[in-house]
Amino acid sequence: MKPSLVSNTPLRGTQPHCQTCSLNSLCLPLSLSDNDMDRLDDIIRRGRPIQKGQLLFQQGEEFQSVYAVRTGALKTYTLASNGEEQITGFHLASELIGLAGYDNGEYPLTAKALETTTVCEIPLTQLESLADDLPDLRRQLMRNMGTEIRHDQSMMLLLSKKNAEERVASFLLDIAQRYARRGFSASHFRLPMSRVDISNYLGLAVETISRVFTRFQKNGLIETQGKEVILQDMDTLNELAGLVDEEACEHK
Amino acid sequence: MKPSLVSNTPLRGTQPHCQTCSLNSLCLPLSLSDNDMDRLDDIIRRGRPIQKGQLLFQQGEEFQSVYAVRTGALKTYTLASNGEEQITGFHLASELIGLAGYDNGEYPLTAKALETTTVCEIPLTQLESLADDLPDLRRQLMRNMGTEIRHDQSMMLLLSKKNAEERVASFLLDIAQRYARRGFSASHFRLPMSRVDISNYLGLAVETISRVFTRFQKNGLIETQGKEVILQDMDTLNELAGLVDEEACEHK
DNA sequence: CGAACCATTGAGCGCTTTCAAGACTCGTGG
DNA sequence: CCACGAGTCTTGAAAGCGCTCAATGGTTCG
Repeated sequence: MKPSLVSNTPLRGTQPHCQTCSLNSLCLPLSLSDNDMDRLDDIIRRGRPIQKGQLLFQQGEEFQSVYAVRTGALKTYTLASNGEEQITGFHLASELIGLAGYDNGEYPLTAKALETTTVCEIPLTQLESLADDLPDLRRQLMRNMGTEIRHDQSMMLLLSKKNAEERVASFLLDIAQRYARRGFSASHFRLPMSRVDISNYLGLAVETISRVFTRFQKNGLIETQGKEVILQDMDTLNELAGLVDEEACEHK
Repeated sequence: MKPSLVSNTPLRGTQPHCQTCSLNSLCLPLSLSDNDMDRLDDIIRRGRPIQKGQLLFQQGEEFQSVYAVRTGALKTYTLASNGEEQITGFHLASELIGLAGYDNGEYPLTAKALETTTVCEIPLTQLESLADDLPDLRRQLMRNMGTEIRHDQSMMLLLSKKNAEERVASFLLDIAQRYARRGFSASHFRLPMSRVDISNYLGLAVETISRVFTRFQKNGLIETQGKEVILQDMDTLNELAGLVDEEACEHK
């Protein structure tokens, strides 16, 4: 690796900025003035990349920062008292994590990198004082928390009412939609997480994930090659994911 | 009904106030000055009681107000595309509901009274402008949302990892704890919701709830009489709820 | 007092899990 | 370069937990 410019971001020659970040319309899509945007930009810390398997923060640690994923992907999970982990979400580029720490001042979950990942760290104290000045920023943070709540509640519905095929279909479509919003293909993508992670997230056994994947392939719904996935029959997947009742699905 | 004092709250002779409300330390436990408290008190609307089965707000409606339960209890639930409902939470006195509407400006769920219930309505626009002035209030709202997220994530763990007995034990202890925080007995209380609601919330069939309740009674863990419940063996219930692994529970 | 709803109990079944074994991937070191 | 091994993924067979179906008793409320 050849020496490059002196920089706070070891692996990049130029310091990235919110103003030029291609994700800024997704990350904190505010209608901030240039001046306000500068102030937000100033408090953001951009550290070195996190390697696969490393932790961004850990359940029980003091809630000090909110993070935005710049590149890569993470999973967040809670630990049961017996040590078992329950994955509560996967986080792709532009998504904010850590806001749940507002509850009682400590992170209620652990965040682990699924691959090499870079994040923007937003220290809480500075975010707070900035939010004191900028009502739009404040509202945006609450909107983000609202989104998180809605996600978790739709997961509750999934875990309590959907069968294995419906869960997997919902999962694939959710990921597809999130990639699409970032300008990537909605039908052809690479899953950053393992089958084990998927099974944990969806409340199923790994073997069940495998079986549903192969069943979907036999029925022409998807095509898979390891972590690569192609969605071929969106309509049927949507029907499955939507938890459609049997009658409506009956072929006669 | 005899005529009483002219008042904004038709069914009460005297207008309640945050300052004198016994729940104020739970509802929005801020360290607000008397003056600030007055301002909050001024924007709160206290309407007539909601009867059992009536809706406080409905999924898809415009997000206009946050509500604090004064007396009674409600359930909130989301509707799947096939019309099935998934209960996402029960809400007892002093608890705030509706904050999830911050996501996209409409309530992501419906709130229905489980019994005759009175609420304090806090109109959003006025709450917002007040929050602009009072950082403490703002932080408290975010803390409430953080609590909601943590609750939903622990439900995800319950729904995805716990068996029927563990779910019911967790549920009973959660309710007990919430009553205890309000000064009521933690071991002897009345469940405001039906078995069907419990089963829906816990992702089980009604029959399973019944069976677990009777099994718990036979084992001396609880005593039930309709909706009345007495928790008799907190230790064992806690063990169950904690998702303790089998070895630790094995009697030899 | 009847109707609607709620709660309980039993029997059998089905979806998913568990257990087990083999195929594949990938990083590492000989 | 290839072999090795650990981890991941897939597939099969069997078992179990909770669901469905069904019937009865209990409760509430007009």
